Amino acid sequence: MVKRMLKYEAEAVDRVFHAVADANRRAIIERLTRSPATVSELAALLGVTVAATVQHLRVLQDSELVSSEKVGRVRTCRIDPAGLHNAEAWLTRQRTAWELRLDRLGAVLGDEAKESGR
Amino acid sequence: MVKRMLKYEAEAVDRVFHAVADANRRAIIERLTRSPATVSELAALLGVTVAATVQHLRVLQDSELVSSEKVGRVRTCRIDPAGLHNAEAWLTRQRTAWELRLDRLGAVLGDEAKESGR
DNA sequence: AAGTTACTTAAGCCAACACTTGACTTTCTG
DNA sequence: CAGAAAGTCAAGTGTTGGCTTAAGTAACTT
Repeated sequence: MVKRMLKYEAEAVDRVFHAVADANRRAIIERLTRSPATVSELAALLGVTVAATVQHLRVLQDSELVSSEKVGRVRTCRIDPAGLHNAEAWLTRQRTAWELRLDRLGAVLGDEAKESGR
Repeated sequence: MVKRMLKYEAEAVDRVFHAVADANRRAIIERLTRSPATVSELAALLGVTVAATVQHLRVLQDSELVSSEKVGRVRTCRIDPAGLHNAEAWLTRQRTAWELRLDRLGAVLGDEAKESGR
């Protein structure tokens, strides 16, 4: 049961990271963070065809990062924060574990610690 | 100049998200979070060939998520937290912006707000 | 009604990916 | 020294990804 939950989570994490690994899809997210936009507007922003944009939007919607609603003939897209949770949780979980470990093993990884800015 | 910096950052973000979008690479990260491991150990964990594992490790090293050192004939891999910064910064930046916007536009997105758990 | 706009869907193209196998190189071990 | 162990490198294979063009459909506009 826990296993099953984790599997589902893994798939969600897969989808979100994959969605966000593409520069054009990140550009869409950044644009929608400012305000909702239509499909054509997003296509113009990316400099690709509307068809390509629709495909990106499908990926973003499947990972619950974007939602959209069609009224009349124009589809308006907006951010849907739901999808971010899993990915962010995973990142944070790893980073927290790393930092704990790094604190404890400071000496072992001391080489890096010497380079101040890193 | 700012533009150039952002471009570099975009490429780094690209690499990290792509690295982390693969379930096997995430499994490597999770394993290394507990302790360093050899290439063979990681291969056994994933159930793929050593060659495939080496390829994953190259991706992880290019995105500065993992570092490794070879002593004798065995290569020991460990976590390198450097690569996480850009990706995490991007995620946090977006999420923060979304939340601000969601607070302001609560009424517009009210449908979702009504569904308590989301 | 005819044309334009906004999107949708399907098909195909080419590059990138995740693997594999097989041929090495290097480093231990008996 | 012979052989096993640990990893490296190169080539090949099947799949997926991002993009295009082309052919729709539905909703405005004139």
